[in-house]
Amino acid sequence: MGLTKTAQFTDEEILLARYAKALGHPARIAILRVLLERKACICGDIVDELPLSQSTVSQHLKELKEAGLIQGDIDGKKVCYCINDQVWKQAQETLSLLFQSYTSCDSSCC
Amino acid sequence: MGLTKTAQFTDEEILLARYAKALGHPARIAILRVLLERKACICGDIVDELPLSQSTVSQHLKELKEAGLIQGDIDGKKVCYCINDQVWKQAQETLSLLFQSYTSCDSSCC
DNA sequence: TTTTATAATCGTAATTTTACGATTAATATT
DNA sequence: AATATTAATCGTAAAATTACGATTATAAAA
Repeated sequence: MGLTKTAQFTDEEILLARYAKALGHPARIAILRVLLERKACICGDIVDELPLSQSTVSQHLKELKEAGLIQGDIDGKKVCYCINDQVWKQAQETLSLLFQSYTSCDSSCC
Repeated sequence: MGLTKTAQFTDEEILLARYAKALGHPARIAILRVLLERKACICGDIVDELPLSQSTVSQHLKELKEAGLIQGDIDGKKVCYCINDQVWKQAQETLSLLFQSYTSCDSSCC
């Protein structure tokens, strides 16, 4: 069916999965790296950094935007992208907590 | 086309995306939570904790296994699942570094 | 005002994902 | 040995994802 049965899970599980899913493609990781390595926003020229067509990059940007991880403000004929400070920190925190909740198996394990 | 042009990205980008993608579904987050909240491995009874059919859960488990985040060892008629210590820590580290590489935009921003 | 440049959207196609019932394989249990 | 239990796999269907060329909308530049 391909449709995630979202109703059955907690809000936190859904949110966490949304952030992770947005990060779940090499192109989007690459896009974020470009946004991260410059300290300021990027106006345009993201496409030039990636081995994908303009429309495909635009689609990936849209997904990152929909997950909230980045924002894009219109600035003349270009669009100014940058990391969304709040959401980025929230994603960091939530994912961090998941990973930190792990403690090694005890001796009775596998 | 639906096929990720994986050749064009760095190994690290691909690895990072693979971990994130594995985390990119509420059911898989829920599965991991079950595995995380018990300190030991879980033999069976994962299906009972989730609002999905046995075959669907099995499929999600397979994806987590393929990403390396969990392991499942056969133990009689049950299968013993747990977090893969090494991979878990690697995923934590890699994702953590991505998030940490962010520094707020300077004043010339958007 | 016409042209150029930028980026979103549309249309399309192939692949992957999500989901489930049914079946299968393997091992306990009776 | 026959039966039950557990979990993977198979088959199938619907929806989502990935990708790109073409088109569109907007704004800057000529």
